[in-house]
Amino acid sequence: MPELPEVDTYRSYLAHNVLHKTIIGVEADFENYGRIFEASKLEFSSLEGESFEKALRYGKYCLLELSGERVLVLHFGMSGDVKYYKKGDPDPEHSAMVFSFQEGHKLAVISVRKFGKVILAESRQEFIETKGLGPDALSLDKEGFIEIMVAKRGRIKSALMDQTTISGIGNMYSDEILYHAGIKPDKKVNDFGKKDLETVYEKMISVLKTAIENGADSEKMPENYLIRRREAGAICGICGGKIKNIKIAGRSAYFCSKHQK
DNA sequence: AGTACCACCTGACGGC
DNA sequence: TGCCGTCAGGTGGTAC
Repeated sequence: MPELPEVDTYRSYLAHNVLHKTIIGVEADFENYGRIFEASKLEFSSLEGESFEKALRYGKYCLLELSGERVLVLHFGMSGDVKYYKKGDPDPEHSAMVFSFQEGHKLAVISVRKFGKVILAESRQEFIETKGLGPDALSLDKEGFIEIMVAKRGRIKSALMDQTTISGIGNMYSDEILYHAGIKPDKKVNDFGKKDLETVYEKMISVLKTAIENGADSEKMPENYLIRRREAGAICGICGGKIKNIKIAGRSAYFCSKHQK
């Protein structure tokens, strides 16, 4: 379920499969999935004859740049997926949108819980500005990160998850980052020193990169990652302490009660 | 500017 | 086997 690393695996899947292929059909199931579309049936149909030329990622969004000026933007909500398959094979379950390519394959945009979005934007920049997204977590340098965070109040976990502050981090990876940084998720950002922020930044980058390298597959992540044992009462893989679960801003936060302070 | 809560949906899982 | 409550890694809106 897609935070930045998962979306990056979708991006690379799309880059590998659907670029430079002429779109000859666009079917959007407005009857069942109307709420996820931010464009009309007619506007989607206007993609016929174009092709996807570039697959990019910004935060938790996947951007497919078209041969014309526009960009098709996918957001996966909590249950989205994409699948490339042979023409003639059945459409995957929960397909909200299906693109047909001239060369004989199809691309399905899948949405089980109907939480995602399919957006047709004028440009990458227009999209980012319209959504008010903060800088992508992986494009930030240390100075930029610190500058943004010193302006924040509230709790570190919430700050990391705020997409208008930094784009790409969700519930699970915010926990993972703070777990490696040794900082409790409910600690207030304004109590942080520069050193703490540097640590959070370094762990943010290393956790996200490690996750991408492992295809965002929790089973393949290093043994000492929280994701391998994300349940209350589990034993911490770093210090042997006990993993606890609390609610922060309505979200379920997991942390080690011993080494996170 | 934060936070707390509700809403949107479906599926998986545990308890009975 | 089935029914029921609860929970899930997403965002967006409200009211305080």
